[in-house]
Amino acid sequence: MYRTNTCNDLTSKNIGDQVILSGWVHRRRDHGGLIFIDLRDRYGLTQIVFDPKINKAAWEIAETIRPEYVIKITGNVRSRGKDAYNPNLHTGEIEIAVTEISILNKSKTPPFEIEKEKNVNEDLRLKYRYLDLRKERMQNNIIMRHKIIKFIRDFLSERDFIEIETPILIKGTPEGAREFVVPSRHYNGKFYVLPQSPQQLKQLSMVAGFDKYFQIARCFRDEDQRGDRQPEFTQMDMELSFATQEEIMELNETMLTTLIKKLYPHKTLQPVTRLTWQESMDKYGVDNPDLRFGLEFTDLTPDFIGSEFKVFANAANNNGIIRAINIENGGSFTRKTIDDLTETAKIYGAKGLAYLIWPKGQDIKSPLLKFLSETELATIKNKTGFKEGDIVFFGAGEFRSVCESLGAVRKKLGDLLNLKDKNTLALCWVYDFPLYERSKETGELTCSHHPFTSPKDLDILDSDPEKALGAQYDFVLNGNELGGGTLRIHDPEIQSKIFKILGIPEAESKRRFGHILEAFSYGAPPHGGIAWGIDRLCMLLQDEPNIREVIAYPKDQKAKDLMLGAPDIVNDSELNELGIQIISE
RNA sequence: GGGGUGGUAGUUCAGUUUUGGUUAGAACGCCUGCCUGUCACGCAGGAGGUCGCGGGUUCAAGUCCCGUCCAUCCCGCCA
Repeated sequence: MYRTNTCNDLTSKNIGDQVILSGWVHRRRDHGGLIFIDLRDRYGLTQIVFDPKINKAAWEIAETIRPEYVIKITGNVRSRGKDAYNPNLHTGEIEIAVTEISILNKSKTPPFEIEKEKNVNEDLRLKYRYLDLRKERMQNNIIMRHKIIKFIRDFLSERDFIEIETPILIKGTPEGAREFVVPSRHYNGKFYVLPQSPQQLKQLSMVAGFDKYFQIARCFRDEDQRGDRQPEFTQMDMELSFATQEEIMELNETMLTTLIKKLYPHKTLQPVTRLTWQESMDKYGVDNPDLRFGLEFTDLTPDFIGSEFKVFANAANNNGIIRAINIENGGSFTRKTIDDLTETAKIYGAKGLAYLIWPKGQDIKSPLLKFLSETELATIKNKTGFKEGDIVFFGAGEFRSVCESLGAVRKKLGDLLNLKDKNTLALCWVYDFPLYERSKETGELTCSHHPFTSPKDLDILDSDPEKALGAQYDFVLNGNELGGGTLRIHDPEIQSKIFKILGIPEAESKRRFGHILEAFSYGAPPHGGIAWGIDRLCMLLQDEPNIREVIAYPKDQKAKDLMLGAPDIVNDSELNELGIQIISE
């Protein structure tokens, strides 16, 4: 028998019991006479004591023990004595007086210290992930991730959803993200691809009559990495038939808020808000606003039509926009802070960042003050609330670039002013997205989501496609897109029309999506769904800076698995079978 | 693909500009010894370095110059 209890079980109730514990040596404190060891397993720590008077042989073995050794001990639970309680441990009132010990396995000195929460180079952590995962923080992340996923499975199962596993080897849809490709041995020169999401398969499941589907699904995208991106990641994928947008939003909102209340009761959950895409862009410049803080934009476009100030007048007269953001008490901003914010605006394509600063007890200072008329200044004060002690920033120009740059400035201000409270969760829906957008490079119409999104404005689809809205809804948590969903097109005729507007020839749409179009001709029910990024959700709830911290075995920033050494070469005979020749390395 | 920052002991970092100059430091970890109430135990001692790599300037390079590799953050990309 290896253990009668875990290292987090025993309390003063167990005093006098004889117990067996197994675990890792967390720390050893050798007092010459007495030796204390903190024994660790995933449940917690228990202090064990070696006393030469109790068992000289065991005490001698304890002298040779090093961190991360795996040991099994037998001993008696006893009180530490009131003065020696450790209130930080669940087992802090007791200790085990060891009568027997056996070393189950030795350990080399680890490449980094397991018991310290200090930053270690991530490459090293990933190479020795099995050691990294021994850390309390990582164990907690992985356990909480399990609880989150279990909650979702239970919640949806109780509501008649069924989980359907969809295949990993599928057919490519050459649009969207770059796909991972898997060569076929039976059909040389042909390839499977790994799914970017189960999108098509879940829609086909609706045609099959499984009206409430979900899946904790692995998805694959061969794009460059980011803090919140991995080549493979996990989605909570959901699809419903005969459900309205309102019903889908309601269900998801309930699921997430209930999850948070149950698993993260210490967090403050703000009331869930809803914004149309247009509202969100107008107020925050982004479609994933962080609503933990205000700093909303003010629209000044109509006030500068025909103004003397050319930069603003040009924007106002040429279909552009002028937005302002006033920061109360921002009058104390330093030159450097303003420069940093200007840099931020520039990254997103702004030429600069205009501002008026009004330090307490001084006059308004600004390079653009001399261009503004009395009336215009008064309007700015009136509309934005700009007053003594404040600073107001402006963005003027084309809609998209003003939104992007000023939106980034607002986000940065949230950091600078410490407005992003980790324990506050602000959930919101952003809906009524434009169905299409113009590509920046080619000027062509592209889908803002995917070509199966149901249009809301059928009548203006042909005449003014850029104004047409789609039944798309994004779920946003603290400024991160947590999930996105749409109602789908279930009418093959409307679907063909969409392909036509996108300029996809019939032959091509047939090759790419023929199977879906055919399926829809056999009685597809109205349906829609949503997918959440599980990794991102875990990251946000666990207050982690990136999703690698909540994934047990992640790839590094260059999509390598440093622990296993993947990707790797395969031998020539395998390549031959696949009909593949390596041209360059 | 573009830009910023970084690479010094097992680990995390200082030292690199203003000023190139003796034997490259600290903390933690590791090893040895002492220590019977610690819990980040304590005390004493010790080992441990191709200063990412290659080239150059110089009497002299961790420090200056060029190249290169790697890491990291941001942009592009991510229907």
